[in-house]
Amino acid sequence: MARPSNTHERRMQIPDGFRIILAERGYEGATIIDIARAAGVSAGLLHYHFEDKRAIMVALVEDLAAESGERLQAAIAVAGPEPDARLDAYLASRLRPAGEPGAIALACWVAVAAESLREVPVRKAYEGAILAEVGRLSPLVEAALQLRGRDEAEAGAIAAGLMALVHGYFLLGTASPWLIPPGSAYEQARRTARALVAEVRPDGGAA
Amino acid sequence: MARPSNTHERRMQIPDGFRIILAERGYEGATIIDIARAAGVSAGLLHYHFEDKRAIMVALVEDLAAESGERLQAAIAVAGPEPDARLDAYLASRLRPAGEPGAIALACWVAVAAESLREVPVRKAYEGAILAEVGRLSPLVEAALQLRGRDEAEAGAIAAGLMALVHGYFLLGTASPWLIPPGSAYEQARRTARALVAEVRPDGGAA
Amino acid sequence: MARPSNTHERRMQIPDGFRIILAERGYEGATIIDIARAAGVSAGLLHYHFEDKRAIMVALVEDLAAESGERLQAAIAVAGPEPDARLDAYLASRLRPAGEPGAIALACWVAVAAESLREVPVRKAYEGAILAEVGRLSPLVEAALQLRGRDEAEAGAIAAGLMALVHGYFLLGTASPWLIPPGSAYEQARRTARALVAEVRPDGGAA
Amino acid sequence: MARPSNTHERRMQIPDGFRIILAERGYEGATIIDIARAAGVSAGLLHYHFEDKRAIMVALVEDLAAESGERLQAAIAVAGPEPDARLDAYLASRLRPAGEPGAIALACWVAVAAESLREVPVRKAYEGAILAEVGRLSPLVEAALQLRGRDEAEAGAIAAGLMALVHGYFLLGTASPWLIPPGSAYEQARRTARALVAEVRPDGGAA
DNA sequence: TATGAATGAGGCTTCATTCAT
DNA sequence: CATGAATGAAGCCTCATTCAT
Repeated sequence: MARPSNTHERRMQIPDGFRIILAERGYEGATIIDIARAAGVSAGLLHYHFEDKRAIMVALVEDLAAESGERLQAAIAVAGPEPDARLDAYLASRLRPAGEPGAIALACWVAVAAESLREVPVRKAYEGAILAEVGRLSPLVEAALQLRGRDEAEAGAIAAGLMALVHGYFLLGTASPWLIPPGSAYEQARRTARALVAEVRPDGGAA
Repeated sequence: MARPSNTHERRMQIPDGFRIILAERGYEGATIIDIARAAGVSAGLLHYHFEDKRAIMVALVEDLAAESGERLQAAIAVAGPEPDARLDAYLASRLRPAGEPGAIALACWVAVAAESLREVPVRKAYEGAILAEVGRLSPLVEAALQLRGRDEAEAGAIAAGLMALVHGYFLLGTASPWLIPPGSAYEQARRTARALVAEVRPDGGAA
Repeated sequence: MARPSNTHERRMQIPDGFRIILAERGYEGATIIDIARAAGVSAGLLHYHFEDKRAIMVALVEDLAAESGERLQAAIAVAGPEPDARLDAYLASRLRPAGEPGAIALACWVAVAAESLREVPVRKAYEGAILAEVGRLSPLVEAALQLRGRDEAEAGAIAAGLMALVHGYFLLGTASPWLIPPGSAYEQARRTARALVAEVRPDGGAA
Repeated sequence: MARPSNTHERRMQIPDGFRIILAERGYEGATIIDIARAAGVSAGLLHYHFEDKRAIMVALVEDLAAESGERLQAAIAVAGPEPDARLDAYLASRLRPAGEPGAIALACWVAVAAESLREVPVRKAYEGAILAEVGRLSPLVEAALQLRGRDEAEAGAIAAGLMALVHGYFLLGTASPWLIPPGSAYEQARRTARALVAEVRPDGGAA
């Protein structure tokens, strides 16, 4: 007689509504009522499924991170075994967002970063996402370095640098779209990645 | 007759208080009372000197941008005429913040970026700051390209890329300090800049 | 499932509380907390049911107008078909307020009038109420004129004049009760109405 | 060496500024800063010359009353000795306001009436003004009654009624200008006054 | 007399969260 | 599971009033 539980669907549905509001109004600007409406549920139900607003944020970060991972897997699979092509695939999966949803996810990351300054649980989730990303990116960088016979010790720093570049493009691209023409971010990031994995001499030349 | 106006000092003092609170609590987390206390004035006086909270934010962005410019000027003056040294000076002035104040300014930039997604006046101020920064950085990049006999047409994209890198480091460094060890951001950014201004062949090698 | 909506009752209850406070403290003097307390609800709930304080004022004007109409209908029904008796009934229903509630409504009308000078939505509501009142009064005046074989063209101006008289008594009676002894307003208004519907010659005599 | 006192001028100047603001924004809507600006002085000076905001209101009521009296004196002087003409002069001096200033004074009276519900000192001043007005109007009514050989005992009630009519026209005319076409108030009031001073029989006819 | 910076109380409103149904 | 009415704690902002100069 009990109605079948749909808790699982709700836990997907609510962060999905949240991300739309978060992208356009920021964390504080996103009211529970707004989120609930975007998710197609009532305000009360939000608190039935989530402890509080912050918990929705955390769930969203996890969703975003998972999506990121999946998108990367897919891109890499398509890219084939070439290390450089795989690196390109990473950058493309980040900097060539697939239309509206991509742009929303991007704005969400910025909001998440800002909120992570204030809320420990959000920071934890954000750090987890970044850690996972570094974990996925580092092997790609290592392979590219290996290809050129370079020491792989630098892979971590290079991976972190590439992520910084990517997130920086998120920031600037979102706040000042005119500064970063569409497509330009990807092209420039690709060139940067190539330059970094090529052996670079202190004088600015390359081997 | 009448108390001598100190309006000008207040307009400096209040954003100065604001930045401390903003850095540690974010825009929404920074209450008027907090800001006033940090600035050493009453809440009412904030609204005597500034239209509203947002206006303080805008004033802060302008202050931060002005400081950035000054710090860069100083760094460049010390660096001398060498193009590469000047580029290094730029990166150092951004990524080697001078202790506490530097870290605060950095967190402020992140908060500003996030807020600029929501508030048009903040976005305008932020865009102004970025534009000014690009204007300062581009000539440095051009000189470095010129030194190597390369086409200067790419200077804009490279400058934007470097700024993205810098702001990305702000973001990640603030949210996940452990990912970016102190000093590492600067070193890696320096290497990246060198790689970008060196002529890079599409195959990832260098001339 | 879900608590049964009592929104409708609240929309009655809140203006009912408001009128008490409005009468004794005026619009600005009536704080949201006061109003809420008088209505027996919380301050937050006021804004759940009404956009803002002004909206409560508007709702109150509508309530007052509706009551006025009903009281007039009742009075006329009792008065019977005689035109003069019906006119008297109108004046009595306005100028012989039924005790406390009547006095409160009267003070509210004064506050409404004053506020309508400043707030457009309040003015609209007030104008609507006045228009309705003129609509109800004019036919009574017409009938009285007809009875005496006079041109009904003047009915509008006479009705407006009677309303001005009534509202003027509201004003003076509220502000200076000693000037208008209880009952005196009605008696005098009745005489005035009689004089106006009787044919009056320019020299001040009557046909 | 002491600068000559201009206290007296200031005490005129400030209520004069106040009336403009009061007419367009109401009592609470009129801020000290607004009033000061309209009067061409500073906020501090306002409190040097007046105890508080209420005191300015009281002074304004007195000014308005004095003006009313003067305007009436002038109108009566012009009207000549005829009782009916003098009554007309009263009504004209009230209901045919001389352009902008007249309209402002009128709106002020409404604001004063509303405020007198809340503030005792304002009520006292308002009552004083009304008392003075009745004192000026009653003799005119008495003379008109005398002219017709009627008992003068009713003069008080008739005068009060005429004042109610006048103030009611203020109210309705200010709030709903379309209800009371320009000039119509005066014409109708004049007819009403004539009808009231003519002997009126209970049955609605006239002697 | 005169200024206008400064204060601080208090108002309106928003909003996360709870809870009766 | 679900709703949405209800609460109450803040938050931003306004403004009369004071006071140093």
